[in-house]
Order: sequence, then C-alpha cells, then structure tokens
Amino acid sequence: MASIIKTVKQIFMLFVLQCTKSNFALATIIESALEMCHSYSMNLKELAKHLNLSPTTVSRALNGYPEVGAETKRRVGAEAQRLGYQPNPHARRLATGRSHAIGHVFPTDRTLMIDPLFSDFVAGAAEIYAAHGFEVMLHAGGSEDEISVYRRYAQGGAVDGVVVLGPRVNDPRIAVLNKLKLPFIVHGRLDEHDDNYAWLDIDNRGAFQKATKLLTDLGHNRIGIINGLEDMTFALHRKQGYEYALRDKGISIDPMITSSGLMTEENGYRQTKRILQIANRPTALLLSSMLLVSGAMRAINEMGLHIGKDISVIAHDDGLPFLNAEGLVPSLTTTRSSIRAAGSRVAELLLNIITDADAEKPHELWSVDLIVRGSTGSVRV
Amino acid sequence: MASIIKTVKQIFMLFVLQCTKSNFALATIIESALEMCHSYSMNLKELAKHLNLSPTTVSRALNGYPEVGAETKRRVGAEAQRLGYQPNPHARRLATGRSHAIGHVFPTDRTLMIDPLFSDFVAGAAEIYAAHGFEVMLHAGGSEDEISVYRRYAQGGAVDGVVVLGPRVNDPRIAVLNKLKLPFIVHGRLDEHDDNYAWLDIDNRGAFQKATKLLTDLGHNRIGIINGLEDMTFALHRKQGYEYALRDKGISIDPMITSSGLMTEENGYRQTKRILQIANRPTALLLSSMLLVSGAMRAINEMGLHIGKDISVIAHDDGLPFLNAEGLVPSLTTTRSSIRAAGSRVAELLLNIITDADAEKPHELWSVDLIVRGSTGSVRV
DNA sequence: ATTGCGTCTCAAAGCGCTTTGGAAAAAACC
DNA sequence: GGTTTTTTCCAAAGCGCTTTGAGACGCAAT
Repeated sequence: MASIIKTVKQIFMLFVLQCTKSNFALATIIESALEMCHSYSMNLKELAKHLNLSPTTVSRALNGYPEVGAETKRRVGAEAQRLGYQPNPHARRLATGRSHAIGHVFPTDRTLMIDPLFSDFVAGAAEIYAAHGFEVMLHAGGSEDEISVYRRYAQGGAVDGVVVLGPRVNDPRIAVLNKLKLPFIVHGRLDEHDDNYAWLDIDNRGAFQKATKLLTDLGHNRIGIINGLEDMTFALHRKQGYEYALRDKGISIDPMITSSGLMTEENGYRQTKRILQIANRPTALLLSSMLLVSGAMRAINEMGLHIGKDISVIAHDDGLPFLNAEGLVPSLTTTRSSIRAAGSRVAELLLNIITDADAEKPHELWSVDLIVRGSTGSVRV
Repeated sequence: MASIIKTVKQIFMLFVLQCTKSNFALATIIESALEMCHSYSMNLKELAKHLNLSPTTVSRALNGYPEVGAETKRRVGAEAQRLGYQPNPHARRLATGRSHAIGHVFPTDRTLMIDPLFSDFVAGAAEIYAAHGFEVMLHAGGSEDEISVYRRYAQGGAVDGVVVLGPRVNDPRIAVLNKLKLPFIVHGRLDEHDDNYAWLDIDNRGAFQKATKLLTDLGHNRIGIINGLEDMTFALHRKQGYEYALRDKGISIDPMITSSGLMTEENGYRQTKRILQIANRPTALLLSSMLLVSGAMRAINEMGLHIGKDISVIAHDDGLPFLNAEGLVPSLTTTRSSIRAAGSRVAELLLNIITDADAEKPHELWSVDLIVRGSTGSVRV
C-alpha cells in the first residue's frame, strides 16, 4: 500500500518536473500542488537522474568536493535548492559515521536538571550548534544512569560528543568518557590544574576571593556564605576563595555562618534567617546564586535590617534573564559571568575538538567581574 | 590505518570470545582488557556469527518477533547483554525509517527559551521519552526559523514527532505541521474548541476566573493583573477568565491596572509599582507567574503595604522547584498546575500519537487548583 | 508415501547516503 | 602523434540494520 502511494508520488513528481522544465502554463498551479504533496522527499538518486548525473557526482557537488567542476556544482546546487532536496540525515550518518549531534545528559535526581541555569546554558550552546548544523540531544533521568547513557552514546556513535555539566568532586564521568574516547568538554572543572580533559570554567575561587576581600576591606570580619551543594565543584571552589580571603586577613572561619544546599528561594530565606539569628551575627553575606537572593532579602527585611547598611550582600549572578541584579533596591553587588555565553563558548570548543580530533585539549578559565553596586557598604560601628 | 586498528580489534575480540567460552583462567583478566578496548562495538553480524545464527534471526530475537523460538530468543538476549551489544541507532533508523526522537524547537528571539519554565517542562517530558527509548532533540535559535526546522525534520524523518511550545494567537506552526504530516502535540491551545490538532492545556481561563471570583467574593472590586505577553494564548485565556469574572459581578475593566509583558522579577516590580501608584489603586493583584512574585512583593513592601491585608495577591504557580509559594510570608494563594507533570503527559500523548498513527487526536484540559493561603483576605474598609 | 501445517531459520534485498578505485574525455606535455 | 597529466565523471561497494520471501525440518493428517 505504502509503496503504491510512493510510486504514484514519483510519477506525479516526474510530471511536475516536465512541466516546470517546459515552462508549461500549468506549472505554477502544479508546483503549488506539489507543495501540498506534503512530505514528498526526493532522494539523491532521483535528483541525480533528473540532472542526468550520477549520484556520486551529485553527492560530491553538494558536499563541495574538488573532484567536480564548478559549473556542475552550481547547477546541482541550484536544482537541489529549487526542488528542496535534503539529504536523509540517517543515511548520511550511517555512511559517514558522524552523527552531527551533541549529547547533554542531566540526572534528574539531583538539583541540576531543575536548575533554571540549565536552560540558559543550553540556549547559548544550541545557537552555536544550530549555526554549524549540529543537533542537540538531551537525556534526562529515567532509569538509565548517566554513565550508561554515555556508554550507549559512544557505542553507536549516537552523538559526536557530549558536554558534561555540573561536575562534582571526584566526578566519575570524566574517567569514563576518557576511556570511551568520546569527545567531551566539561563546563566547570574538578581541580585547578586539570589538563587531561577539556574544560571551560569561570574563576569561582577568584570571584569569591575578590568578593570576600571587598567585604573585608570595607571592614567586615563576620561574613556569612550561602553556597550550593558542597559536592559540586563550583561551590567548593567558591568556598575556597572565601576561606582564602578570610585567612589572608587573619579572620577565622565560623561554620555556623556557613551553609550549603539547594539554591532555591526558600533555602535562601531559611539559611539567611538562621545565620542572622546567631548571637554574633555576620555583617555581610555571600550568596552563591541570584536564585537565593529574593529569599535572603525577604529574611533580611523581616528582621528589620537594611541591605547595604546593616548588612552587606554580594551574590553571584549567572545572568539569568528573569533576575536582574541591577534592578533590585538597593541594586546588588555581584560577581557576574554569563552562563549563556559560557554555553556558547563551550559549544564552540567542543566542535573544535570534534573536528580537530587530536588537537590540544582546551582549558579556558574565565575571570569573573565583581560589579560593585548598592548592596555593599562599610561596616557600621 | 583506521581499518587496520579495526581488524586488530576484531581478532582480539575473537580471542576473548574463545577464552570466555572455554572458561579459560585468563578470561577475567582479558575481559577487563576488553573493557579497556574502549569503544569496540560489535555489530549484528558479528554477534550472529558468534551465536551461530543468521543476522536475521538475531535481529528478530532482539526485537521480540514471534518467528523465533523462545529458547533461541533467551540465548540471544543473554549473549547480547553479556557482550554489551547495542544496535547502531543510525542503521536502525535508516532501515526502519523511524528515528525514535522527538523534536523541541525554541525560538531564541522570544522570551520562551530563556524562560525557566522550559527546563522543567522538558525535564518532565524527557523522563518519559527515556523510559520509551526515545531521544529528545532540541533546536534553539540560529538563523533557521522554527518553521523551516519543522520542514527539515519532516523531510528526512529526523524526528518522529514534535511538541509545540508556547502557542501564540494565530500561531502559524499548527497549519504547517498539519500539512507536513509530522505528528505533533501542542502544549497549550489556540482556541477553546480546537480539534484539528492534539493538545494538552491547563484551564487558564477557568483558573483566572476562579481566582478573580475569589477576590470579588472577598469584596475586592479593584483588581489588577500582571500578565504574560499578550500574544501568548495562555496569557490571553487568563485575561479572558479575569474579565469574565469581573463582568459577572458588573465590575468594569480598567486597562490602567492591567499589564502584559515579560515575566521577570524586574517587570513584576515595575508593573506592581506602576499599578499601585494609580490614584484609585487596586486592592488585589493577579500575577501570571511566580517569577513576577518577588518583584511584586518588593514593590508592595516598599510602599509600606501588607500582603493579605492592604492588598491581596494571587499568583499562578507552575511548580518551579526553586520558587515555593507556600514558603513565602505570607504564604501565597495560587492557581497551581505542575508544568513538569504537563511535560510528562504531553510526552505520553505524543508517543501514543506516533505509535497509533491514526488514532483520535487527544485533547486534554487540566483543571487548575486554586490554593487559598495567606496572601488573600477580605477587602479593608 | 504424500500432503498439509507449524515452527524455526536464513539468504538476499533494501534503506539513502558516502567513498573508493577507476575510466573516459580534455588538456598539456614531449 | 603519442604519452602523460589533469579534469570530470561514474559503477559499485559499503555503512549496520530490518524485512521479505522462502527453505528446511518435524509432525499430524490424508
């Protein structure tokens, strides 16, 4: 049945081609009818026949190989365009062994997936992929664990590479991916000087060190921090920066005014409240995400304190479009780095790795701007 | 060169197989060596040879066709498992014409992509896809417009179906997809009684009607609304519900206390401030998203008003995990519907459509709970 | 012994593309 | 003019799977 339909379509197709060739009056009408002939997709062989060329030549012409003459190339290109020919992606993948797709895997049992940072990162990456004719494949949760997904990806060449998100301390994924020889890049990194895998990271340590230093310079010596989950390397690095800056000034670290957990409005509120209720309460607060801010501000307001006066606040701003640090009152001092831009750059680097099989593995460390606004002030005496 | 490596691998592979067959002492060691032989992926033919069966039989056994005996099936399954055989996805797709992938396209020039609702929706959907062995393909921005992406998808069968997100008034996508015969489902819908395409929507109209009614019943007759972009159907429907409920009580609609725009913290703040500064200011406020809430609360606090007393607030809560309406102070009255659950259900429905080619197109309207909490109170006199 | 019917298995033909290894025609050299 | 080189093209062989159509076998019915 299906094949009958197909045959009919082919005949019809040939008819239309004849018409358009001979500038037949009905051509226009029929061409629009062709449009309706919904998803008829001509294949390479047909296109070749229509052009009186072999499939080989047509394929080469379309893929820009040098073995085919310029004029032929042009002719083929124009006709392919006119007839809306699209090579079948699966056939191409099978033949070339390259999938032109990048995999992104998110564990759903963790915070990461539900983290809105994700969508912004992927938005940035996806634009680059799209520009290079790559697709992005997503995998979330399900029964399969992240590592077996990678294994599966590597096996059949389902994707040409993957990006690893939200690296954790001692993250097992890196070793596996290296073993699988699946090109990958990590957004973030495990240790400062890792060089056996590609990564792009922001200088979390430096950022929080700078932020802490700003506060100590303003006279603060009781500084609280509300951080992300402590097995995430970004959170660890931020904490290190914080501790480093404190030690530098001879200020001791008080775990009571430290917190690590989910970056939600609610947690921002709770932890802020907890920390500010401590007898010797901090005069400044570092927040690891803008997502914590409104909760923290709520807690601060409730306690009758004023941001920038009674308590200084610095938050890390990933540039989420729905949370503007500058628009707050008072405007927020932040360490800022666009996660979307990071997504784009990560995509670029990964595509490079994929094309230049054995090029040097890139390591890119982005410094983070400390933008001083109204939420930080010298400590009140 | 590559082919030499491959040959070596195959020989090695055969060696390992022999060892494991004969329970050779070295088997364990070698098996682990095999593990290291990174991404060696055996193919169907090899597996068949190793089993002394034809590729046909093995393929059928693995895909559960009835033509192959139970015992053979078991044997094949066990051996495939043991050797970690995975059919090459591209070959399979080419042969079957089905891609086992679902497409999701996001325009990046609009708000939608950067909307964190997206990640939650996709998280829900992706789990279902994963459970059914489907991949999710994402496309964002780039130069290609959304409709040509669909066209491309339809052509080569790159995906088996797509989900349309954030439908707009007079959305052109639906007509195109219908013409392309590409299975699809819309999250949301254009008009109340649309039945020429599959959709799942929440009862936005009913939700905001209920919410508005709650407020009028509490004596409010000046009710403001801060809505999403007005060409999004969800926003339109919510507005209709709002207007309907007001008309029902004979309350006139004042465009001055109405707003539609991006759902960001900042816009929440601005619009709330604007609306509350109007001479005859509203005593209640409807917010179309939790993302607007903290901005709105900020504006309200700044003006020295108290939520639930001076002004009642109801927000729509999509169940974003980082924004908890119940944890706020006062806890927020909301119209609530989990966008993540919607994602899951949309995925299920789409998979049904794909398998049951010409089954009835599903239309599912989810009623929305109105959860009354502390942010609504009777109007002060 | 022949036929009929299940059950189990296989060889071979695709799916639509790329790519290898020439071959024919055109151009350039001696 | 004959030989080499370059240009331009092609036939055919895969890529790894599914699927069609049919063969081989055992067993009951004729």
